[in-house]
Amino acid sequence: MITKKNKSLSKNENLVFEVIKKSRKPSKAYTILSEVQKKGLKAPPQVYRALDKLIELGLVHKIESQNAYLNCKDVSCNKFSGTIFSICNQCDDVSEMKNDNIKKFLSVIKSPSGQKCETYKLELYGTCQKCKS
Amino acid sequence: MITKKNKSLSKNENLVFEVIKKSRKPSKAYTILSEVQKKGLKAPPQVYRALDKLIELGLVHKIESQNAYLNCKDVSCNKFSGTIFSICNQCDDVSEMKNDNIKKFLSVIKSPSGQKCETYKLELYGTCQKCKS
DNA sequence: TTACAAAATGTTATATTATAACAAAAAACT
DNA sequence: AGTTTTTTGTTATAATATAACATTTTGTAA
Repeated sequence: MITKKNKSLSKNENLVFEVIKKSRKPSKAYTILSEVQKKGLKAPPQVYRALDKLIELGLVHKIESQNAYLNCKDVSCNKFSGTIFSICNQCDDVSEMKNDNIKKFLSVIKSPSGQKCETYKLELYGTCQKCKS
Repeated sequence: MITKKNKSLSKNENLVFEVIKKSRKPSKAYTILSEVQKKGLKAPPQVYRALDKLIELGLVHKIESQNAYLNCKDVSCNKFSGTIFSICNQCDDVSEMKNDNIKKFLSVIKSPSGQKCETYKLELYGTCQKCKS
């Protein structure tokens, strides 16, 4: 089985990945940039290139509604995997969920026009425990 | 039952809505702007304000992965409704789906941290019939 | 019908997110 | 060593979105 662990990262990819991993919350591209500037990187394309690669490897997911990037802890995840995120309306906290039932459910779905679902992004919005209390 | 039909739109909201309705594909904000400029509107905020309102009313949904806006034909849809879109990887075609099973399924889901799902956005990616042939 | 409040519009400027295009350096390969 | 591929560096600019404030229009109630 091929996992993302088999690929070793380049210098810039590592720098960007380290920033994302350190944060429990999704990181914004320009926040990442300002972090890695301390390590010598200068410009947006260096960050976005690294992000593209990390996403392709399944090490990082993009949270579309936030334009932000989150570390993925699931080693079996790659760019073809579907993703599920639980997002708090109030504090914007995001956590990735695994749910095999949803996965199974979605993998057999077809759109009315007959399109089969190859992959998916699901964002679930609610209020987290912390914000409720 | 309260539906979005009960609210009448302002002039700018109507202009923006007309542009979105005319298009089978999701419309980009600045494409909308260039259309409504013919009708006298000048600046981005006028478009984004209208979009916000239309989204709130459930007349329009934002396709997050495309930063684009699509007309919703379901009169019962509002800003609290979950949405499901089937998106073609190749031609970026988008169609909205209704699927009560998914809906039911998601409405009872809780994240590991105990967050209940109030609403959701689901994007399903695949290759549409047209692009397959 | 006038006065007040609320909603909608207009306007300028700027913030935020992302990519194009090309040059140079480093690494991998033969 | 020479060649190809990958990675990095760099400048500029495109694309998306909002802040802040002024003005106009509309709704409402005295």
